[in-house]
Amino acid sequence: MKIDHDNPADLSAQIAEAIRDSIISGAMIVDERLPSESDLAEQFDVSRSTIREALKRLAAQSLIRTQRGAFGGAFVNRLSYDDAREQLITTSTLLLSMNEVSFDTACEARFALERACASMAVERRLDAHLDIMEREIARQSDADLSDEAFCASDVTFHRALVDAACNPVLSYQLSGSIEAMQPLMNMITFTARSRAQIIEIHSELTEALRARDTQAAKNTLNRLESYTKQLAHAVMSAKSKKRH
Amino acid sequence: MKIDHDNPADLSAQIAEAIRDSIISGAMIVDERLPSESDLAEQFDVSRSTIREALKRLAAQSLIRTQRGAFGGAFVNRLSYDDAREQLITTSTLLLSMNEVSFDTACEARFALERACASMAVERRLDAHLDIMEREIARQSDADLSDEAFCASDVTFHRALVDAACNPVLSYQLSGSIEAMQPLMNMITFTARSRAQIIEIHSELTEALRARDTQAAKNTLNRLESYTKQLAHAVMSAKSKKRH
DNA sequence: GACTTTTAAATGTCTGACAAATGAAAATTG
DNA sequence: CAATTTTCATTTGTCAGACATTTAAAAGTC
Repeated sequence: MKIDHDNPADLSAQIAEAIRDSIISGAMIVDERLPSESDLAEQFDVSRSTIREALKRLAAQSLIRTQRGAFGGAFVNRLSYDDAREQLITTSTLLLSMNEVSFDTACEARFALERACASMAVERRLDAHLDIMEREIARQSDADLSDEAFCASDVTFHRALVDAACNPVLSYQLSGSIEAMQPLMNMITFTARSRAQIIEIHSELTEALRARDTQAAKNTLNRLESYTKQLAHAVMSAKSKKRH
Repeated sequence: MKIDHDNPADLSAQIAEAIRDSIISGAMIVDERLPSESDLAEQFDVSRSTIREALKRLAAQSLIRTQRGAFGGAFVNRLSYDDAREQLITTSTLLLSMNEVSFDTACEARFALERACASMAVERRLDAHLDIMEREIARQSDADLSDEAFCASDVTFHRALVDAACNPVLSYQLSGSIEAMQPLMNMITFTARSRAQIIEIHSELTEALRARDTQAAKNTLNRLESYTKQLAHAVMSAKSKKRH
């Protein structure tokens, strides 16, 4: 394990990459302990601060976890679905907010993926999934609910739909995509009228899943996609009118 | 900007989170310069090393970039599609390798997503996409191609299919999913016979896209999914036989 | 044997220093 | 005056050494 001191790139970045490669390649396995910071400093022939910066980079990606005390140290971390989802959400949210992605593009991607889940969910959904969806529909029907809480409930509803496909990899990918869109959805102020419409579509979707009717589920999702886009367009044109 | 020195969590983690929140919330915009490390140290009332560890955490997530020299410093980074994809691939690859996800589960998720792209790709594909797909089919037909190169070409082929949907958000999500599966695909040693079969399916898929035939495209993807699973099962049972 | 104390090892934090890069400003030169 | 070179202040990158804190094993005690 040697590092190029003449490389213009940061030493800590090079070291982080070297360790990351060992982990990804499988040379280091889950829960294996890395050498202590002092040992690593000696091995790579750099100072302890540099090693620490490298380790912090890896920790930020949930590749390692650290523990203080004797017999503590840095350990290769098992990346959980929740950690992975968390990172996916951060990345996707930033990507959407920083790259002038149009609402329609994001919306289209989201519903394309969600429709892919729908046909699997129709076959595999359990009663537990339907229960969650109905619970959220009930919550959404509360007129006192704030817009933020309405959106949060919407996320929970759709996450249940995705989970109903009973494929954890799909759940991980999709829930990231759905949650990343929440900031965009929050721009839309939901009127009483639009809430009623969305709740109706949610109910229809739940019933399609209950009846295991693939086509109905897809049609309903199409309707929701159009309606969501329509709402967004209304908000945008109202905003641009205000500006004039 | 104050930090709780009594919090058991690392100071650098707390500080990184505080800065990350400013970026995600939009309080700091793209290309905006953060205060210098010394200034941040003073603001948060910690040492410069602690600040540096926090900044390295953010750099590892491509949230900031740093530049040396006068008028250098740390700047909020615009997260590009490529950076985002890179992170998604790392995360997904680790998730699959560390969590005993079955080949079938990963495969199922991948093709579910890819089918979602197919119907959009049928409508929007350009000739350029078909050209790439045909080029890769030609490459795959070369008998001298190594298994690794065959897999790499396979990834390029499917990425072209995904890109044909002409939705960058979808491309970002899907190419991550597809590339993350490559280590699993590499386990399969492709015989001449299975290569011929896959190439045939690829050709069929390209033709379906050319003819803008949605149903044919979906059916072909289903066939590829079954065949991929079948190959993987053959490899696994061969391996377990060897062990006995 | 059960409990307490000690101790060694490791990470977390701080301080102070110097190297290297870099762009602006000042000085120099034609 | 214009172009070039030099100087210089600022900022990140790296290092060395110190001390605080945490932790679990080991030793000691009853």
